[in-house]
Amino acid sequence: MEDGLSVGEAAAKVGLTAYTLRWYEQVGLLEPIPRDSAGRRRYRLSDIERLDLLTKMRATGMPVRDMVRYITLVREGDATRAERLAMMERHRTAVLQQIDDLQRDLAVIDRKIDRYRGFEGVAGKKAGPRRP
Amino acid sequence: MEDGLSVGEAAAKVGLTAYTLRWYEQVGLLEPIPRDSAGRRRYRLSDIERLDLLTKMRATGMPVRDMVRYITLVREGDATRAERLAMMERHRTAVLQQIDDLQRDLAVIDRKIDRYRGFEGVAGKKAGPRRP
DNA sequence: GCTTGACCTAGAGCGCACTCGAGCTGGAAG
DNA sequence: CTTCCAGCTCGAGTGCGCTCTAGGTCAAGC
Repeated sequence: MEDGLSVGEAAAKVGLTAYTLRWYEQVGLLEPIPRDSAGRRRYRLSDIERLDLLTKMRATGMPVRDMVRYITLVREGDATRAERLAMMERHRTAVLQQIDDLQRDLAVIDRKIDRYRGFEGVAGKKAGPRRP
Repeated sequence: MEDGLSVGEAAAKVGLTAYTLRWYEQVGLLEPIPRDSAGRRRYRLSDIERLDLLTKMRATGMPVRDMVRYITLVREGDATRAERLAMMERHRTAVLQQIDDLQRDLAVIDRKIDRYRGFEGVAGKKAGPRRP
């Protein structure tokens, strides 16, 4: 039991694939992951924590490009805190917007469902125009 | 002023591009759009209405493949009402789940923002481990 | 009558975010 | 020892949902 998780374990833990984890590292979302004596990656807690945040950012629709930008800022140190905060605040707003849009669009779907249910079991509408 | 909208007008109205409208027709999301004397598409109200629904379905994350399936059912007539209803209900559930997930993930982003704000203007943390 | 601009078709191309194939290595279990 | 599995690298491939190019037609405005 060495310390840290293998790529497979880490992948399982954060809900991504091993492929994706290696790719995230390659594109600069993760720091180069330390290797064991055989050259295999060992993910530390800090790597997993970063991944936890990254997955939330992705899941809320942040493009990988922007996440890379964010991580670049992280690497640049404290001087970029304000910019990172701003990024996150902008993203937060975008997510709220997204939720709002979803709710609005869902209302349309709901009305459609109501209409389907309203006609359920009713005979009529033989040759009337079919509404999607 | 002929009746119906040109592809450009229809696109503008539903918030898609003319390219996309033609492509939607090609993949079977729209019925073949009637043409004017010069062979140009004229979108009727019913086409626009269908597009309005389709855009909501897309915007809530339904894959085009499923939308095509849905429209196929529409074309098959009343016999498929139940299946269409079921599709919509399943999709509705998926959207609710999506909103839920977004809210959960947003909470993580929010905590991150709080931490950034908590340290705002504070000097310390010279050489401490940088947290993303 | 000419130009302009929107439209037409068929098919190619693109951006994104992974995902996988091929060929190899190395530690662990029977 | 051999078999096996997980991991390694590099580069290519995939699926989705558009988006654009090329080469042409047509009708309206100057």
